[in-house]
This record gives sequence, C-alpha cells and structure tokens, in this order.
Amino acid sequence: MKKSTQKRVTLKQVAAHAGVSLTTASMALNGNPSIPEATCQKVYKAIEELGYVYDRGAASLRSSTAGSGAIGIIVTDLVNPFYTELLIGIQQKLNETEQTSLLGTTFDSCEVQDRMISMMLEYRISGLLLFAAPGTSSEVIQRIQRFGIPVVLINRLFPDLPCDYIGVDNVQGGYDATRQLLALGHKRIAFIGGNRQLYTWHGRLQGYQQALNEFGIEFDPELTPESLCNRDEAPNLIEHLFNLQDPPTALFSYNDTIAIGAMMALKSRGIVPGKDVAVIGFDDIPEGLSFSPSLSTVTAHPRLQGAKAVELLQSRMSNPSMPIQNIVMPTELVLRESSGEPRY
Amino acid sequence: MKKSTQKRVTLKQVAAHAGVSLTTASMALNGNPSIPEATCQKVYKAIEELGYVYDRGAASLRSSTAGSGAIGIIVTDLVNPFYTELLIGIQQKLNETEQTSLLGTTFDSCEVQDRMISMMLEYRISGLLLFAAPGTSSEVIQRIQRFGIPVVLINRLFPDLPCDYIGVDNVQGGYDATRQLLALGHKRIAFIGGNRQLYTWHGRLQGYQQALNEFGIEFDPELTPESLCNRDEAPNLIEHLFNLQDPPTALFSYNDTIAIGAMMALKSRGIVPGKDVAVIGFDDIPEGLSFSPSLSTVTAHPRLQGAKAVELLQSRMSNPSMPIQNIVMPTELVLRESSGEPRY
DNA sequence: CTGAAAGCGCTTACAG
DNA sequence: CTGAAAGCGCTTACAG
Repeated sequence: MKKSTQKRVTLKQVAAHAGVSLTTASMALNGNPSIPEATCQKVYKAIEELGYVYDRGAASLRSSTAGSGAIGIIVTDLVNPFYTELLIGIQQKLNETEQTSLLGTTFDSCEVQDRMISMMLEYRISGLLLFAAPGTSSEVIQRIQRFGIPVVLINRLFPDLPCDYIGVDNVQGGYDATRQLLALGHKRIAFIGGNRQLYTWHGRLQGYQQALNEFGIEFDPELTPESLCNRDEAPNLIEHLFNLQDPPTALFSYNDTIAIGAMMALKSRGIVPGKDVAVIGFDDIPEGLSFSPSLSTVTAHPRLQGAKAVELLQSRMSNPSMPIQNIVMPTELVLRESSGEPRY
Repeated sequence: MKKSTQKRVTLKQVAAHAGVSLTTASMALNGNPSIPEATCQKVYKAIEELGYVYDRGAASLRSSTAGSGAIGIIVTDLVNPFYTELLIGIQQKLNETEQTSLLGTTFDSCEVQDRMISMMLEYRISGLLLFAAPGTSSEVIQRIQRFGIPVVLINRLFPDLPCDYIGVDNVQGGYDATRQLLALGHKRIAFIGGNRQLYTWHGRLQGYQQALNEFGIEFDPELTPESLCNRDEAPNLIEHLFNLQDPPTALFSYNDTIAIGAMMALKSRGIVPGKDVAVIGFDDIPEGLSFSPSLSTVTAHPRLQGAKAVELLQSRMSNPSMPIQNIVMPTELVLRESSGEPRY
C-alpha cells in the first residue's frame, strides 16, 4: 500500500485529455452556453476519467465575482438546544441548495467572535449568518459589510444598522405567555433567566410588563431577579425566589432550557411544577416535550427560523440592492402540562 | 450611506505602504525569522492602517503545503443530541487552536455525504473528521486519502482500511449495561433501537449477548426486534415488545434518545420506567438527566470524544507518517433512576 | 537582511 | 465555436 499522495489533476490536464483548450474546458465546466453539447461531454468524460476536482479557491481568486461561495454561520454555542434547532434548520436548507458552510461557535465571547469573523473573511465567505454574541458592537457588522459580504442577523437586532434581520416577536410572545398565566389566576408571576444585554430579553420583558399592566398588577422588580443564562444557575434562582416574603406562583422563563432547569430545582424542593407552580418557557426545544411535566412554551419555530434566515441571505446574495429586510416572525403559545390548571 | 464595497487591500499595497517589498511583507506576515523585528513592526502597522485581510485561498493556492487549513466535519445529523455533544467537544477544541471548520450534515444519506466530501475537497480542507453515514463504502475514504488529506473516523470503523479511528468500546459498554440488568434480577432483557448497518450496533449486541451467556440466559431474537433509529419509532416498538407472550422486564437501548422515546411510550401505557421496567441507554446525552426517571446509561463521553478526535487529527496533520491510530475509549456505566432497584 | 520574478489553478476579455 | 494570453493574491527559490 503505497503512500501515493497524487498531485491534484488540473483543468489544464483535463483539457489536454479531452483534446480541447483550457478555455474551452473551463467554459464547459461552467456550463457556458456557447460550448456545444458534444464538446461538453468530452470534457465531462475527461473529468471523470482523471478524477478531477475543481479548485474553488483558485476560481474565486481569479473571478471578479468575489467570494468562495461558502456561507459562514456564527452561533454563540450549541449547549442550548435552541441553537442546535436553529442550526438544523439552517443545514437542511443549505443541503437543499448544495451550499457549503463554515461554522464557528463563539461560546458567547465577543473576542472569539472577532477572531471567527476575521477567519471567515480570510476564507472569503460569500455571506454570513450571524447570531451575535451579547455585547457585539455595530462596528463589527459594518466591517463585514464593507467587504461587500451580506450578513443576516438572527434574533439580535441593531436598530440603527442597515442590515437584514430575522427574529421573532418577543414582545408578543412575552405578552401571550404572561397573559395566559394571569388568565389562569396567577398574580405573582416571576420573569426569570436571560441575559439583560440582549435585545430579545428586553422585548420579552416588555410583553410581560404589558400583560401585567392590563390585568392591573403592578410590576415587582423582585420577581425579575438578575440571573445567568445557563441551567446550572437555576437552583440558586429558585431558592432566592421561593425565600421571598411573597413568593411567585408562576414562572415565565426567558427560554426553555432555563425553564427546565427551574422545574428540576422546583422538583428537588418538593414543589410540583404544573401543579404548585405554573411554568411557561420560550423557544420550543425538543426536551420540553419529554420533560415531565411537559413544558408549555412560546414557540419561536427554531428550525423554520433557521431555514428562513438562509432564504433571506440567499435573496440578498442574488439581489444586493433589495431593500433591507426586517422579518419578525410571529410566535405561538403552545400549552402543555407545565402551565397547569386554573387557580381559584 | 454609500454602497462602498471597497476592493480588498492586497499584500502588495501593504508592502508599498510599509516601504518594503512584497517578499518582505509576506515573510513578515508569516513570522519568518530572517526578518528583523523593526521591519515586521512596519508591516504590521501598515496592515492595521490599511485594514488588510489575508487571502487564505490565494496563499494556499501558491503554497506547496496543500490545504486551506480548514478542517471539515461531517456528521450524520444534529437531531440526535449525541452528535451535538460531539460537535460541542470538537468546536471547543478547535477554538483553542483557532482553527476554522467546514460543517456538513448528511442526514444519514450516503449520496449527500458524497456531495459533501466533494465540496470539501474543492475547498481544499486540510483534514476531515468523518462520522460516516451508515452504508459508507471504504472507497469513499480512500478517495479522500488519495488527495493526501488526513481523515479521522469517529465511531464508525472500517476494519481493513488504514485510517485513524476513535470510538468507544461498544462491546464493553453493551456488556456492562446488560450485566447490570442481569444483576438486578432481570431475565427478559430486550436490546432495542439502532441501525444494524452500523459497526457500533454489532459491538453493543455482542456485549449484550456475552453478558446473557455468562448468566446462562439464552439469547432470544424476539427481544432484539428490527427498529428504526429515531424516537418516533419507539411507541410501535414498545407496543410490539409488550404484546409478546413473555414481555421484557428490562430494556437496554442502543442509544439514549431511543431509550427516552421508549420510556415516554412506556409511561403513556401506564408502565412506570425505573419501577415496572428497567431501562439503560447508551451515549449520555443531557436530556437523560432532566428526564424523569433520570436515565441510567453507558456514557460514551461525547464531548471528550469530540475533543480527542480533533487532537488525533492534529497529530496526524503534523506527523503524516505516524503509525495508524486506533483509539478505543473506555465506556462507563452511569447508574441513575431508570435502571431501578433489584427484583426478587 | 531584502527584492525581482516565476508560478499555483483558475477565469475572462479579446481575437480569430 | 475555440484558443493564446493576462492576471487574481499570494509564496518561494534564487540572487544580491
């Protein structure tokens, strides 16, 4: 078994093998209509016989139409299943159109994100799907745009930046969830979890407050405690909340993963979620379905959102002068067990 | 706000700006020791001032040391959290070494996988982490290797192929799980889920049979029914099993996601997993911890496995003549609630 | 220590 | 319909 790291076959060799010029081979490969079918076939045959592999790097270097054709995906992390769902939606769409993706996970660090973006620029991506880390500055986005690379912001919006965006209606979602809890008879509803640096957090808070208002219940900052964004923090959060003078009877969680963490913490204190305490999450991750009690949530249709983000990027790539798109997808309240029965 | 898609700055311009030749600029950029510190600084300054971005494609085109430096990751899908965990481990490691990754998901289709590989070849990846789709032929692997691109097989082994591999000890894992169930007093233990085309399936089955043997229990093919690999199939599977003359009292599942699906199906039939029926899974996905009853499992240390796969690929890349590595990680039995108490 | 020149594998006007 | 030639942005011997 020889270590025969063969040199890559070049188009030039293909052309020679097919008995045509390099120009003709290139045009045939690219489906240029001025090359007759018969010639194309000769070229294809040579490609097959020689095991030729196109060199995208060389092609995009020479070609004026910038970009390698690959699209970049930057996501904060994959630990939260919501991002995974989003990524699944993105990948499915990308597979349909046979596009290649560069993936970077920033684990929520702006510094890592900067490095990631620089790398993707070096690889000459043709478009970027950016799930920006908390605290991302708009300069970062502008830098990418200055290279003529379209970027679609997912979920995180920079209001004064001319950039395509797709996200969900956080205010509506927060409102619907809270309203449901109020309608079930709850008066002490906590809003837990989430990073306050995030646009989405403020939207969901706003919806929450709006619903409270409508029901004539005063907003109590005690019920919106500071907390980190991962599940491990949930026990402390729950302990804090249920040691209050007047503890909550319902929780609206910034996202599902925190909601599940909170329910686990509740259970371990002997409090039964869905019975003693109502819980509604946000996102709609698969785990919410298997958990007991199953999690009521505001679905953000994560896979669909991912797919739509790709579509938006594709439209922008094929039509750079299209007006800036700002897609706000509707949310939907999905009632399962954790929101419980009405209280009287 | 002008659409100023500026032309990319080239190294040539950087050189001119710094007052050095293109050669010097290139060498400074690449940290060539023959360039004195002072000259390097001039170049760095020019890079900064001009907002220069390195063109990796052009560099790797010219450079003899093939490859763009990016590493490819091909995974079957992200719907099963095990792959997500693996990917998290991979990404964390890649972030440490500041490497870029191309991600492809095949959704278990060999056809899509072929396309994915071709694309990655076109992008001149420097290495590939391949979680091969069921039914992948060894020719596919050989094709990549012929281009001198190192590939690390994860989980799926091609015994007669000279290729680095990392996976877990499936036989041991299957043995440990089954032995545990036997020790708890079970005599009718089903082995459910998994794709029979997979090497890993046969390993786990072998361990299962071995344990049965040791306990003098005859292998009953009825308890290893055909089934698909996703959770949706679980209800049918459970119905089938529990309609048998002599139904199982314990389930050893090929993986955690099926185990959870099975437990959900059990619950909906009024059978209490962890009490009426013992369940042990394989993989160790986070959802197993939040599920009720919490899932006993054979951990495959997915994140660690991902990290180790990257390390293996890196060693291979820096040392192509290193002997073929065949890393089999030990598994570990993690006992939680679903495996239940001893039966008498 | 530094520079001029060739060339990586393609595409693209420009002729014919 | 087809080909010779220039050039994309780099790296790398080779001189000096």
